[in-house]
Amino acid sequence: MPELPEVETIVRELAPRIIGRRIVSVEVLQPRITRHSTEDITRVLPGRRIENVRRHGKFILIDLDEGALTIHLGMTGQLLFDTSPTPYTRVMFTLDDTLLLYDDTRMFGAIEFGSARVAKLGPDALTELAPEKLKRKAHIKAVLLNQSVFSGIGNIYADEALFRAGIKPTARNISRPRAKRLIQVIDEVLREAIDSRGSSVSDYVDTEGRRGSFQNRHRVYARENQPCVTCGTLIRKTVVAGRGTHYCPKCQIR
DNA sequence: GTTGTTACCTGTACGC
DNA sequence: TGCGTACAGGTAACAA
Repeated sequence: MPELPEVETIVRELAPRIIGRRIVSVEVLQPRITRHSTEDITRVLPGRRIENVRRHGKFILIDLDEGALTIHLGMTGQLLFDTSPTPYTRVMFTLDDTLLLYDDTRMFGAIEFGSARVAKLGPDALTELAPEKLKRKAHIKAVLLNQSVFSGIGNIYADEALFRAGIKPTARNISRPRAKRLIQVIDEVLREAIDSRGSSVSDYVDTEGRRGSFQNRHRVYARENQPCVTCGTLIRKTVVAGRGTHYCPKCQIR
């Protein structure tokens, strides 16, 4: 599932291959993917030149000579160059001399003209974050997943960061020192994951079809009933904020 | 405004 | 082998 490190990896690969290119045509095979778009992308995109590619949270922003295109990969979205369409190919972009496919089995992803949804997001999780924003009544895990607090953290990195910070996922109203520590480890985890080209726990691959390797360095995520790397206590799995949540009952306290 | 729950969606794993 | 069911989790919409 693409979170900030996976999206960052994809953006770094996209940039040299699409910046400066012109969009020749767009074919939407699954209209659901463009459900958020106020414009028909098959009509407004052809002829436009790609000027930049960037990321905010889990969103990919493609700046055009006029307007912008926003792509969210959802759970299973993939951007792939010059491959044959599959039954899960939802949108096909023909650039000058390149074919870029958007594949998405579960169709949680979305492609839209403009950046309206990005404007509603909190600051990117790799920027300097304010500890006081974490002081809320909700479970800290839910706060981390709330993209309007700050954007880019999903289920994997929320669990990994809370473990490294020694904070139980169900903690509420965390103190300022603990919030500062949490922000520090979020930065650390995200940067390590980017260095490993992200985590491939389900079907995440980059634009060349390669898998990331950070899943080999997960300390709690998907490690239920395995010994904690720090204390040996068995990692537990529960549900917090409606999501599978992994934690060490000894290392992570309120 | 904040918090919590549910729906969307389909491949995979599992039990029978 | 084949079937039914639970589960995975991104955001949006809704209820409290």
